[in-house]
Amino acid sequence: MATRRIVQILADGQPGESQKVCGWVRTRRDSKAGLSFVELNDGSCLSSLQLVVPGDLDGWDDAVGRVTTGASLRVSGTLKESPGKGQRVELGVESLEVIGEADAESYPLQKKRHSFEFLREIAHLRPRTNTFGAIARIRNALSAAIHRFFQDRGFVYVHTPIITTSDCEGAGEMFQVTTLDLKRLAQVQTEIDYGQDFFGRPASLTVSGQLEAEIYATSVGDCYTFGPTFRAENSNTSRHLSEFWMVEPEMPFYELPDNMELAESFIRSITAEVLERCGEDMEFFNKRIDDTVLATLANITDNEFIRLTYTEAVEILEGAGREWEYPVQWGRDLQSEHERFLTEEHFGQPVILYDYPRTIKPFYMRCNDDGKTVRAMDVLVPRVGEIIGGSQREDRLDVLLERITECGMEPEDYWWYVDLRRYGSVPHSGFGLGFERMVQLITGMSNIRDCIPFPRTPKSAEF
RNA sequence: UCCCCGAUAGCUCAAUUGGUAGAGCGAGCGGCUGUUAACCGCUAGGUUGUAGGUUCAAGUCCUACUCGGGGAGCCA
Repeated sequence: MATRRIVQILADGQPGESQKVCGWVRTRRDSKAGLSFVELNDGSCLSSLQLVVPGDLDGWDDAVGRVTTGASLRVSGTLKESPGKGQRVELGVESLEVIGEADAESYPLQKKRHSFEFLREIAHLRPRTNTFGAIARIRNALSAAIHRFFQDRGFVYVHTPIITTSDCEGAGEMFQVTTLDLKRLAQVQTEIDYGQDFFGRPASLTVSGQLEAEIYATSVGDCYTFGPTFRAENSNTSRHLSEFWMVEPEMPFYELPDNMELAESFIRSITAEVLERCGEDMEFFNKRIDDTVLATLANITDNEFIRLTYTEAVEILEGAGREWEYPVQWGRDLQSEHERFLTEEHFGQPVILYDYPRTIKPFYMRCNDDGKTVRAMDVLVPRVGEIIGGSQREDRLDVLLERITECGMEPEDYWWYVDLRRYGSVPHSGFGLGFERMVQLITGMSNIRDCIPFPRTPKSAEF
């Protein structure tokens, strides 16, 4: 008899059917009258299967003490309609094997609520909890939805490099990659000769696949990357990770309005798909984690995003009639408090801001004719803040060269990037979505460290 | 990196002006029950984050460090 996943049994198992299942014990409740109830979970869904073990089952007297929270079991029996409340069917156990024991004294997961801080310290066991099992399934469904969204539209999935030698991609501190013996070099105290290093020059982990994605956008057409990204910033917040996953589409012949259109339908579409595919898990998040999360997501799928320019946003903020901790002034970057006010209070829904001052944005964004702004856009959502950052790219050779110099960088370091403007240049655009921030938005989890299986943050890289 | 707060039993937290360390949950044992956040009783469990200092006496006061939380900056 083949083993079945619990999600299938709970969905369509019929009384009278013989079933074999494997999984991990969540709880056991004994009835000395001759029964034991065991909640068995196999991770296929949030719900557990209730096992009903008759007290006279062969070998049960010996096994019962080992059927503790966390132990793994293989059982077979007959499905029955459940006379109790809380489940449609239950499994009347006819044979039971304890595969792996879990010592009740030392097993860290107890039959009670744990804090997320504690569970983070046992990241190897936390996916066995309701919350982290659900997050794992949401991440999976969200990944699939992202690929489906782009694949349905003919986008090509491009694998951009993890290791890069562009030492300034414009997005912050980078992790150095080296095979040099730093311990020995420190002892001899010599000047470091990168010619001796693995790549013959300094190398780092990527902070963005955008520049390489532009190469493929201007050859195979609409494309996207979806991979790990690394930032060595000393950021200690609930919205930052040192290693995270980023989705970066890049489209030729797209101007900024096309880019905003795609970003909006992207967010709304993947949100709707996860809501549809992960109903039970989403009910759980709404009940146990954040009772506004389903309403927030419905607001996203049902309404068009607000669009306004940076300049209009500044006017709204100046006229808001409140004291800002940081003053609002055209030409300065908007602060967290400003962005939150716009998306959470003033509009109460996602907002796309565009046309930012060129002085606060990177070199590759296309300059507007006013000479003061660039075609940048940020998508802001309630609670999480900036979830997407993107722009139309500067496609004019002379302007790009000017901007590289203006930003204090060397055009020669970007010779291949500049070449894209020298040969067959086209207007093009793209954006980046922080995958874990999207998971945060969907689940209502307040800390991004709980939205990725093994979080890497400053001073923290266990597991 | 900056500001504020915290670290006490396996977990979540108490402990008056400095005076011998407590509860709930979990665990073990027993009782009861088609149970489902099960219920009732008993028992065990602690170098109070680390290193110094003040004091007759420190969980409590002081200093530094480590880690965690909230906020900020940087960003996705």
